[in-house]
Amino acid sequence: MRYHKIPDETVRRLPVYLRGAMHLSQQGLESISSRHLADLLGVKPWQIRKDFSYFGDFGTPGVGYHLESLIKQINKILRLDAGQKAVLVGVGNLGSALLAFPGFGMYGFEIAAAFDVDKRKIGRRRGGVVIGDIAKLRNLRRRGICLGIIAVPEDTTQEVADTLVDAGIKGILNFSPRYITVPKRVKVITIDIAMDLARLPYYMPLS
Amino acid sequence: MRYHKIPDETVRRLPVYLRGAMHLSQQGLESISSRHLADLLGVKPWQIRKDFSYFGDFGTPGVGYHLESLIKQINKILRLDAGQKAVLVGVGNLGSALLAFPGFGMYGFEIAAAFDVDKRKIGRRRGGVVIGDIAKLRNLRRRGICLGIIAVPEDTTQEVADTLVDAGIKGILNFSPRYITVPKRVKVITIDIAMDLARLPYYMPLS
DNA sequence: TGGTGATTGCGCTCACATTCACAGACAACA
DNA sequence: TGTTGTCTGTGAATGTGAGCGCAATCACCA
Repeated sequence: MRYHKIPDETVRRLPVYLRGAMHLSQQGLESISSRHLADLLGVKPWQIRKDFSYFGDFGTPGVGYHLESLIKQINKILRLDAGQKAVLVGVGNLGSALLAFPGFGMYGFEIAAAFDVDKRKIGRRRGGVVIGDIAKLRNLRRRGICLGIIAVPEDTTQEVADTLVDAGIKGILNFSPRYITVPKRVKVITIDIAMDLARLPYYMPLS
Repeated sequence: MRYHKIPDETVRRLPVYLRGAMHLSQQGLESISSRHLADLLGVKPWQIRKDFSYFGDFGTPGVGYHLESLIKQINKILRLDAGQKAVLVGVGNLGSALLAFPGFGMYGFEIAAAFDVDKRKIGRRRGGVVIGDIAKLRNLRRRGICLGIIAVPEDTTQEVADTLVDAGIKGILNFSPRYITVPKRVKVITIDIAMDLARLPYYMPLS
């Protein structure tokens, strides 16, 4: 299957596997079988094997997957080995939480810049970066920043997205519930917290 | 198709449609066609029509969907019409942002209680609720709280989940990256912010 | 009341993803 | 070195959702 197109769902699961692998590696383990990794992550073993099989031979029959090389491989596939830099736009409640969020580091991410419209926030230091004026958001390309995180109110989302695209951003993580239009070359992933909560009651037993 | 099982993907999209419908309704519109709604939300028209067709006749040929009744119907399907109450566990950076988050209200959600382990936070008021001691998290059932939101550090997630289940919670929105084990009757939706960001570089053009 | 234009509802088909089962590969050990 | 048990890799089967086209339906208007 080495020459197939990788299913989107597989790509979506790769970070899950990566996290599990790093977790086990930190505990001093050398290798892990698909069955044990599956138990840890709450997925099925054959799902893991199938997913990995798209990229070639990761594992050793009779033993399992060597954690160190597995981590290295997934990092390479997801292009996390380069140490991606991100820019945050909107330092409100959510934005501040994201700046303080420790989880980005484990994937090699760094929030290298933050911007806001609020004059009172501009110039202040928050989570290691100085908040800049959103009007001066430019030349991110020169600083090697390719990712944008949008955490602004709903009505300015599109405007911010346009600015980010102009500044050379190639991928956007959008926390605003509004659909944004960008050139096809730019990938957008939207996280809508309220919407995820909204489908929870549907699945809950009636009483 | 009225007697079919509803696809999960359709349920996932219903909140999107609901938000779009509410947005348009607030602008004074009466009806919307699938084509226009699709343009607004960035989906395909036939996707909307198919999704709605699972639930019976929502629309009127030649006109479109009547917004007011559409909103009422989706709210009923997702059981949002009852006004769901949620409990937040973990009032750190993310938890605080969630308490201040205005987006829950539009779906009829209310964060009716918040808990933390930190003695310094307990007793304080944050976003309209008094932060309680997590050790005393009980009898949520009596207060009509069915939803739990977990925003605690990774290593205490399972413990908190168990506590919530014991307290009668029927659905959990989990912001921790760890897989949690719960009885089958409890529905868990996990939002892993770092993981969503982690698959972004894969899709970005190489240069 | 009958014609017209717009839009829905839905069966059909295709593409993609999950699940399964098993051949082949490897480690361990006698 | 032969044997045994374990685990991977993957083709084939099954399940699920997206895409599409069109008949049926309705508002509108002369």
